[in-house]
Amino acid sequence: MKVLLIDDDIELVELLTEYLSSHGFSITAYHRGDTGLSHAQTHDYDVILLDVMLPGIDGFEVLKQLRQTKLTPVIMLTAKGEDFDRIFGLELGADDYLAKPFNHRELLARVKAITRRIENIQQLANNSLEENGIRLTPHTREAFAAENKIELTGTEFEILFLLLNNQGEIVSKEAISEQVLGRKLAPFDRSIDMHVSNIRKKIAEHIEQEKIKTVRGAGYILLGSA
Amino acid sequence: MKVLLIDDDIELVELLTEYLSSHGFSITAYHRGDTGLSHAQTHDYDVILLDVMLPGIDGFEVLKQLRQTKLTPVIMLTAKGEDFDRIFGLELGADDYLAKPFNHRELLARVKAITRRIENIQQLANNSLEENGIRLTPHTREAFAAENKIELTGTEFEILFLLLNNQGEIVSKEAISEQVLGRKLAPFDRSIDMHVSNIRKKIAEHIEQEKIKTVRGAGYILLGSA
DNA sequence: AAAGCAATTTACATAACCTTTACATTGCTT
DNA sequence: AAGCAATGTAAAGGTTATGTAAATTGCTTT
Repeated sequence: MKVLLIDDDIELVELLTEYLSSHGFSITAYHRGDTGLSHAQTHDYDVILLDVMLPGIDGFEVLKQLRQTKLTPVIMLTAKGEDFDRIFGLELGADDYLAKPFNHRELLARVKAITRRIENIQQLANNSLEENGIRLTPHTREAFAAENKIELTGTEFEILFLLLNNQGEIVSKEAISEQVLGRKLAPFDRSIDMHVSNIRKKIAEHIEQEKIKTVRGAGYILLGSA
Repeated sequence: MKVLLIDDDIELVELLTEYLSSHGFSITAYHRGDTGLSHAQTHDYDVILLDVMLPGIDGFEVLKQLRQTKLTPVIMLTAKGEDFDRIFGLELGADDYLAKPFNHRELLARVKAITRRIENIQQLANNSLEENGIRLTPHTREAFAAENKIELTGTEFEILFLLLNNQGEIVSKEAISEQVLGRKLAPFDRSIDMHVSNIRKKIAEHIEQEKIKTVRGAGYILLGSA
C-alpha cells in the first residue's frame, strides 16, 4: 500500500513515516503544495494524506486540481486550532479529515478503512464475490472455478451464491429450498441434491478438491480457503 | 438524482424530503429496515441515506445484504448519542456517515460529493470499454455492426441502445419493457422477444459471433469485447 | 381507402432446465 | 454385520421460457 504524505511539518512527517512504514505502508513525502500536487498527478497512490496549510499552494487548491484528473482517496489533515471548512473539503472531493494532533492509531484505522473501501468498491465494480477459487458475478450471472468459466443454470447459480455468502457455515436444505426455490422443503424432495450434484460436477472440471461438503442430516457447506 | 431514505424518524424524513427536493433530488422514503432493503434491492437509486437504528432489521444488516447485489452509495445516519462504529460501517461498504443532528447543508454537500465521485468512477469505467463491433449514434439514430450500417426500427434502436448502455450486464425484459416500450411487461407479452430476434438477425448479417445473449429467466445481455 | 411500416400477437417448434424416479452408495445406529 | 435413513447421481419426464415465421393490428402517408 502506497501512501503519499504532503505536509510541511517535518517532525510530523518523520513520525508518520516511521509509524506507517512499520505497519506495512510505503510512504513518499512532499513538503510543499505545488511539488506535492505535480507528483500526485503523475504517480499512483492508494491514499493521499494532505495538510491544509501548505507553502506553495494550499491543500484545498491541491485537492481541487488533483480531482480534475485523479480519484485517489484523500484524507485532509488540519493544523491545531485551524478553522477547517469541512463542507468545502467535501465538496472538493475529500474522503475524510483528521484534526491535528491526532492519535496515530486513529490515522491508521482511517487509512485502512479507506483502502479497504476502495478495494470493496473495485471488487463490487467487477461485481464479483471471490473465495477459494470460486468466483460469482451476480450482475452477469457468470461463475468461475479457478478462473475457468463454468455454465450454471439460474437455480444452480443461486444455490452457489447462497453457499458462498455463508461460506464456512452450514446451510440447511430447508434454507436453500425456501430462499432459492421459494417453497418449503417437502419430505421426499430430492431436487436440491440434484442441483448440488450438478454444481459439484461443474466445479470438479476445474478444481480437484471438493468444495461443497455434505453435512449429513444438516445441510451443505462451502469450504473456506484454509 | 434519486435518493432513497430509510429512517424511522418521520419528522426528519419530512424535513429532508422537503429540503432535498428543493435542491433537485427526488426522494423515496421507507421507515423500516426490511421493507427499505427489499425496495433498495429491486430499484436503482443514486444514493441511499440509511439510518442505523431501524425497526425490522438494523442499518448495518441492511447495508450488508444490499452490498451483496448493489453498488449504490450509502450514507449512514446515526442517532444522537448513539455509539456508532464508523470503521465497521466503512468495512461493510458504507461510503460516508453523518451523526444526527446534522446540518442540512452538510448533508447536501456529502450527497453531492458522493454522486460526483460515483459519476467519475463510472466515467472511468466507460472510457475503458472496448469496442465490440456495435456502434450507435443516438443523434442520427444510425446503427452500425462491424462498421456496416444496419437499418433498425425505432424500438429496435432503443432496445439496442439500452443494452449497449448496460453492456456486459443483464437487462431484464421488465426493464426493457418499462424503459423502451413504456409499459409494464404483461404475462404473455412476446413483443420484446420479437424485437430482439429481429435485432439479432440484422447484426448477424455482419457479425458472426452472437452479440446478444439470452440469460434464461433473467433477461438479455450485450456481450463485451472478448 | 389503400398502401406502407412498425409493433404486436398468434402459433408452433425448440431448447433449457427443474423435478421426479430409480437405484446405488454412504454413514450412522443398534 | 444388519438395518435404516440420508445422500449421490443417471436417466426420464414434464414444464416453462425462448426463437421465430406468419398473421394481425395500428398508425401514418399518399
